[in-house]
Amino acid sequence: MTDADSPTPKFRRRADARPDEVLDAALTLFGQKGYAATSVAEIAREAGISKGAVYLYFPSKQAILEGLVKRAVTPISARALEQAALAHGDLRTALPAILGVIAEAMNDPKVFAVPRIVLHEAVVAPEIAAFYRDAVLNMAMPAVEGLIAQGVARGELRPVDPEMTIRSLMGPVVIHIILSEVFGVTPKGGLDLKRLVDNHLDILLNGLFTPPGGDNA
Amino acid sequence: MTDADSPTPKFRRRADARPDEVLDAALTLFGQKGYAATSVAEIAREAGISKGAVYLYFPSKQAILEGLVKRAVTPISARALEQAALAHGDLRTALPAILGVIAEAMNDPKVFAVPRIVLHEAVVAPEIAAFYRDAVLNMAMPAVEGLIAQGVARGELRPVDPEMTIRSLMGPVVIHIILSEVFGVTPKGGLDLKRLVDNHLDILLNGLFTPPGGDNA
Amino acid sequence: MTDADSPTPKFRRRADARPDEVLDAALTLFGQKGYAATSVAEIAREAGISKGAVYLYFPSKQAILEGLVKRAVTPISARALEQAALAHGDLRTALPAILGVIAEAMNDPKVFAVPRIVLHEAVVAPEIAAFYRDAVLNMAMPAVEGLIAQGVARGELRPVDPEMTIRSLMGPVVIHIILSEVFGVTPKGGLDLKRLVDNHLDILLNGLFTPPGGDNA
Amino acid sequence: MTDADSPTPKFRRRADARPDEVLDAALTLFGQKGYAATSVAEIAREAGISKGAVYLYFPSKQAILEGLVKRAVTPISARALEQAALAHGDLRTALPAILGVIAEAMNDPKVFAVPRIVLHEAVVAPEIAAFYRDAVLNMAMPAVEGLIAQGVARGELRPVDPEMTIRSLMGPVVIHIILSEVFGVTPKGGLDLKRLVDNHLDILLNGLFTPPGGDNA
DNA sequence: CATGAATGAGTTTTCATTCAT
DNA sequence: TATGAATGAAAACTCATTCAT
Repeated sequence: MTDADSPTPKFRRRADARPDEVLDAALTLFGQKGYAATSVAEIAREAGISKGAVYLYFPSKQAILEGLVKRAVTPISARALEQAALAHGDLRTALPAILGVIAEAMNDPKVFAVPRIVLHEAVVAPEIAAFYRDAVLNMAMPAVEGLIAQGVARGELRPVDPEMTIRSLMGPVVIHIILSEVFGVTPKGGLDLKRLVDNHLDILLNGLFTPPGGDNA
Repeated sequence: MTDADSPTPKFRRRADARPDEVLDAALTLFGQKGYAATSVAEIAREAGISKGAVYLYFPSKQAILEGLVKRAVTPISARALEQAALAHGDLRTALPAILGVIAEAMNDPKVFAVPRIVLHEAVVAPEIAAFYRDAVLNMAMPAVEGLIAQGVARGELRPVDPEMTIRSLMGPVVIHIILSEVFGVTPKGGLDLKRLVDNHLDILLNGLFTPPGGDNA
Repeated sequence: MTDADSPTPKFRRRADARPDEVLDAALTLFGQKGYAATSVAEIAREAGISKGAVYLYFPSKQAILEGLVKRAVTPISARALEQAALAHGDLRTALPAILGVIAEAMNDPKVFAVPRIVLHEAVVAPEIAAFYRDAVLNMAMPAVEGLIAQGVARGELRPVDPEMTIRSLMGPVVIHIILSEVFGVTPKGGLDLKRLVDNHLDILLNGLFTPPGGDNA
Repeated sequence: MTDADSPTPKFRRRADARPDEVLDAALTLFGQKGYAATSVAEIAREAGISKGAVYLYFPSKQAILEGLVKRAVTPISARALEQAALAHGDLRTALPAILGVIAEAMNDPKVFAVPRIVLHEAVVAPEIAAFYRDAVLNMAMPAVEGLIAQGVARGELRPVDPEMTIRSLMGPVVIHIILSEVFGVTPKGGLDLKRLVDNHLDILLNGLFTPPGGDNA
């Protein structure tokens, strides 16, 4: 189009929003078809711009993936730190809260899409996995581990190993999502996250086995 | 490579183990670089045969992937069913045994490679995921769920939800492996599966929290 | 070629005639070596573009073949219908005219190439043959058959079978071309189409045999 | 019969018949799918022998094609020459006989298969076409042309051009078969060769047009 | 003689990236 | 800035031919 010198462009060149639109498009498509099976042309089409324009904002297809992870990751680790800082004292209410927040977040496909893509591309692009590890896992996990360690120190928790316990805490939620999203193994009644979290918390609080002596809450 | 110094025989004869050699090569490469990034030519080279020969045994690249999963899957589901049948009565010893066996199995990269690849290709080849679901998950999970349900009925376990509880049981092991294998998040001291399982079992047996009235060790 | 001596422009710009250039190249090569023996790479080279560019205009090699037939076919059936409509009344002049036009057209290798290719690919790509049949034969033949039927009705022609007579009309021209183009059986004196048509018309007008009574024109 | 001294082996090693079986298989498959689309493996399978065995009798795939043509061609040209020699004097009965024989022969798919294949492969293997030309066309056509020339000399035929007239004679039959076999253009009532030949002969004998002075039915 | 496993060149097709406009 | 035509380097797959057995 040669409409270069049009005065008062009714349609602004929203140049600044462009990269985000590209990322939105990529998120959708990578989530649907995977990174390898998504072409740059499709991303461009989905974003409503030309193929060439994509390369104005990202030097390569892989850079889009990195940008995607980067964008998704920043707020997450921030929130995780907040929550950890928030919780002092009562882990009996803090842990359920944390677990609930995480479960609900992961339940949003838009949010789950990023770790899923990272999981997907980790083998082929280890730097993506490394980045995710550094930006998310290594930020959020120590925070929760600290909470657990404090709980142990305070005597609120039994003398468990914090570094392992976080896996006992989070693992069930993660595997529940993976089973459903990746393998289509959904419980009868649907992916009922509350049901999972409630049952899991029940076990964490009261143990799995019936106490020898006998009467639970 | 294990190539003996045979005088370059242009035609080696059917080892009859050929398909398995192709699968071994594919397992290695898929595990290293992912399915999409591995070319049939590379598989052939790794297997020590020509590109064309691969197509003598597998009609397509995807068929190699399927063969891989099939080969890995058959013994696993068989063993899982055995173990479940074996365990009657004392879940206090059966569950730790099952968890230990699974953890140890997953710890072998040769074994973990297949679920990892499946996880990887699930998005792009849902029939692989479906096959794995049908051949492994839907075989093994109900068996363990049955065990849990029996334990509840017998009063050995607290009245938990078996379908959710299996996730509380297995999730920590799975995430521990994923964290390490995929993201390189390994605890100080290495991927110590015994440490994880022991801590997890401790929580399952005794709960996470200090009992209200009580004094634990 | 019409390549100007431009200083090796890596990217020539869309001539907009590109698809036609590809078809021209394909026509030449298919005619020379047949469809199966012509690679897309060769077509691209002949057209002066890259292999990939061919796929910008045609989704597959077969689509090129189809495009070729389509392009050649449209004007032909149109012209045939015109001519049929034109001729009323005097078949003694109309038939020679039609035959002459067809013979001359077929004599142009550019025109004959397409039916030849179709003949060639009919076995392996029946939809090509079907398309040609629907677009050319089923359009043109009924028109001529109608002419013949009218001639019979009007008493201008003897009571012949129009559907068979069109074969007596056209067959000699077609076989003359095939003999020459395909088998290299050319009469002494060259492929003299006028000589063929004149002799054929002579037979049609006067019969092959000497009339019983005796004296011809 | 030279098979005199075979000691009646119940299972003869029909080694001599093998090449013919290969040719039979090839004839079937080439006719069905074309030369290019038929693999040597398929020919071997159809012939009931191994791929390698094919190469015991024919040095290459193309040699099979040549063998096919050679085998089909020899008897044809022989018969044509016989018939031409047979006919002296009365062309009014000889020509219809010849036309009838040829039409009937071509109507047998087994017989038509070879010229069809030749037509098909002529572009890509001109030596096949050349061979067919030399062995069939250049043998049979001059014979018939001679007949025509004699007829003219004798005054039985009008003073036509023999070399062109053979095309007027045969063309309609050939095109009738091609239209039906290749393009699926079959007259209502089926490929009725007698109907075609009768109509064609009627035209040859009596002309197409109503005689000027005359009174036809 | 006969087999069929093995080869590897060659084919079609895709797509990340470039660059003239 | 923005476009999208053009590139060309792979990749999956086929198959005529060879040769150890």
